[in-house]
Amino acid sequence: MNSLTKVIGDYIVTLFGDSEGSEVVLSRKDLAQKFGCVPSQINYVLRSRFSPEQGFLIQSQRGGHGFIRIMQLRFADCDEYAEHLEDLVGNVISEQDSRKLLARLQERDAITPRERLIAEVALRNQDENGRTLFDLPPYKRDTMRAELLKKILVSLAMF
Amino acid sequence: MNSLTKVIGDYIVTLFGDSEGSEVVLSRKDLAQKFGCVPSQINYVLRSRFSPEQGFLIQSQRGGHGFIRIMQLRFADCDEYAEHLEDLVGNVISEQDSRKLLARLQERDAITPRERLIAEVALRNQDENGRTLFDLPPYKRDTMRAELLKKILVSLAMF
DNA sequence: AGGGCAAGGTCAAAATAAGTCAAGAGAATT
DNA sequence: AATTCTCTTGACTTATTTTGACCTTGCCCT
Repeated sequence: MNSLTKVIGDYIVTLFGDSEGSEVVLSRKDLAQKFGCVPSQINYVLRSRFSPEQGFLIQSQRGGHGFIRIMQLRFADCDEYAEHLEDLVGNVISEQDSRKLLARLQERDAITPRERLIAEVALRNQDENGRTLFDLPPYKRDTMRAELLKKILVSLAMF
Repeated sequence: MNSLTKVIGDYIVTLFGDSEGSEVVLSRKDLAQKFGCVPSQINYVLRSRFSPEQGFLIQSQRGGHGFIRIMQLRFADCDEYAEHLEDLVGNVISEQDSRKLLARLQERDAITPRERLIAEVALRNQDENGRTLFDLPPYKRDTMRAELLKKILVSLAMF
């Protein structure tokens, strides 16, 4: 038994295939009509299947000529690599190791210097907040660091 | 289907491209005529797409020889650009606005889609932690979002 | 100088479309 | 059998665009 959510999700994925580009624009109202559901179900589909963490970016506009644009930044068949990255990071990672990992990825041209910079800024920011704002113990910070780093790397999931 | 507002906005952007300069002069009435809309729609286009926030300044004159002049702002160096970005973000920013800002920067090729993706993942991660782990009130999350976003954008501006 | 006409400006209502949230229903896991 | 996760639904909210009626400004002409 396929849930409607899965059906709609699959349908959207086929749209990517058809349109050669890595971007799809759709109307929430029309899609809902097409599948005979309430419009807000579309939001659920997007939330559960097309999140940034899953390598998609969504832009939308309300009002007249409203739209929902979904950009695909990674291909579905990189799960293996993504898993590898998750293993690489693990559940806990020190600040030093995270830096080393990012440096290595950059050297291999898996990420650009700018991308590495954003990642480092985000990690450092989280770390600082954890220390000064919430007074977290080092271990907690190491797990949170691992989570953020994994999310970032997996979302990119490059070859 | 594009909204008229977008069509007119895009048209004005092409005018900048054609005329090499960083300034464009036009007549509200003629433009409205060209696109078959009421003149006040032009004001809406200007307000929504060519605001100072978005890097444009507008001068206009009424009366017999009325005109509208749109000037594109330029930044002298990256410090100035960084400052502009900090102003754009402000001390507090909603999730929606942060996403819109990132989308706009990407559209203008100030950042790549992948860079935008990392930024969104980092912001969402912080938000989720704030909500579920630390139970922060919305306002606090809005300020923390602004801080992280500023750090990211400024770091890129310097690059 | 004063009046007329030719711009452009403002504001708000109507039309349109998307987002949020929470409650309830259904599936899957333990 | 209970719990937990996922999905469905709908009432309410927010945002954007379009349109038009009315206001302001400034040149030009008598």
